[in-house]
Amino acid sequence: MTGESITTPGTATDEAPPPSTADLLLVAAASAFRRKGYAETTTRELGSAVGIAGASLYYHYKTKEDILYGLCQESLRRLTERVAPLAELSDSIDDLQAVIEAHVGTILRDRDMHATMLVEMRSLSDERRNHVIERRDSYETLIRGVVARVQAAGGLRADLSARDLTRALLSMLNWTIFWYREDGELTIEELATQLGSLFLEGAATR
Amino acid sequence: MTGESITTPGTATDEAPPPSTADLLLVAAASAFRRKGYAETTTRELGSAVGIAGASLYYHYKTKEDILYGLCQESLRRLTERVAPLAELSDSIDDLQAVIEAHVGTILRDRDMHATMLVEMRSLSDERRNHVIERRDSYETLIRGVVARVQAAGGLRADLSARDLTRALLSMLNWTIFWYREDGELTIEELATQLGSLFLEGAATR
DNA sequence: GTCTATATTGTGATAGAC
DNA sequence: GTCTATCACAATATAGAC
Repeated sequence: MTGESITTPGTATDEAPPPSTADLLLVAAASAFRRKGYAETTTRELGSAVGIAGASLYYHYKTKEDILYGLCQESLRRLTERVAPLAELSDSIDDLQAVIEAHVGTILRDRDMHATMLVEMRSLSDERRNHVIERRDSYETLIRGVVARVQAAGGLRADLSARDLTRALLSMLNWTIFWYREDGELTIEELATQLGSLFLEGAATR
Repeated sequence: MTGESITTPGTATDEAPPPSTADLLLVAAASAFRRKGYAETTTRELGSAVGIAGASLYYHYKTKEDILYGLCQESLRRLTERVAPLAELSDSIDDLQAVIEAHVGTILRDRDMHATMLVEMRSLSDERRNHVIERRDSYETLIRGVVARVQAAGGLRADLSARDLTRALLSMLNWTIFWYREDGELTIEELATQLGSLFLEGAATR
């Protein structure tokens, strides 16, 4: 897995290397797994999506499950990589808003991959699933740290625990993977701002 | 499908009829579909869960997909049945809070079934999936009606559309199917109250 | 690095006895 | 209503040629 190259190529710079077939397979798999589910997607479909035979996939990956596992790992690597710098030591409402926007932006910009991690995780072997769950829990702990510090600083209400606040927050943010459309009326940034504002200020008039 | 008998039997009254095998199969299927997914669950597992052979299931249902479809239909029937009476004509914050509690209570009390509807819907045939999506959209329209009326009455902020408010609300509520545990520290009622309060009043200190 | 051919296993569903 | 036996097919994965 060559790091960043899984992403859809942006505005190509001069020496952007062409994505490897292995990476193209990851992209195709994320798309198919999110739309149809892991078990419903055949290796032949995955191959066909990148222009090779189904069996040729086994030159790049040992098993179909390896692809799912790779996607889960990469999803959590990116989430942590992008959110952790913002989460460390942050303790203000504005810091939390930034974390919210980074989380939403990350999961929606590579929505196929992150949705696959969040919902197809269950198709992994026990050992691998436990490992992914551990990493996901670590990520949530990161967010809970921010929430707890803002709360300790008096910025968040104290009648709910940091754990409960964090769960409610991530619930609201994560379900967007099921309905957000790039071609809809909201950009990812607008949506993230909305959700942050709603979580912090609430929906009722003041 | 004999209506209420899908539910786990509560404190049995005197003349409670024993659940039919067909209904037991629905319960077992909801549980398995939520834990492992529709495609990953075999007809042999479903039979075994109720003490019959896999093939015997075909006496009660024509296809495996019929069971999934039945669950989706029943999920939406119950949601609508329980929420609609509260939603009609309601226009106050308290009405909305009641709707929130009814929605959360319904999906979490029969979590297997509602989770199956929400996430396994995609495994239905195009025609059936479209029908389920239609009913789900109707249900969301019901909720959006409440939101819009409370908003028009001045109870909800007007800088976001009723549609956006409703989506954010249902996002926060629905993701609970992934993490709520009966044996956890929150009862369903406590959680519903928390989420309602958070959505309406927000997480920030006032 | 990709192909075709195929081994192997598992699955949904049917037939017919009881 | 449930069983056993089985059909028909689809799927993952491997072998070996190119």
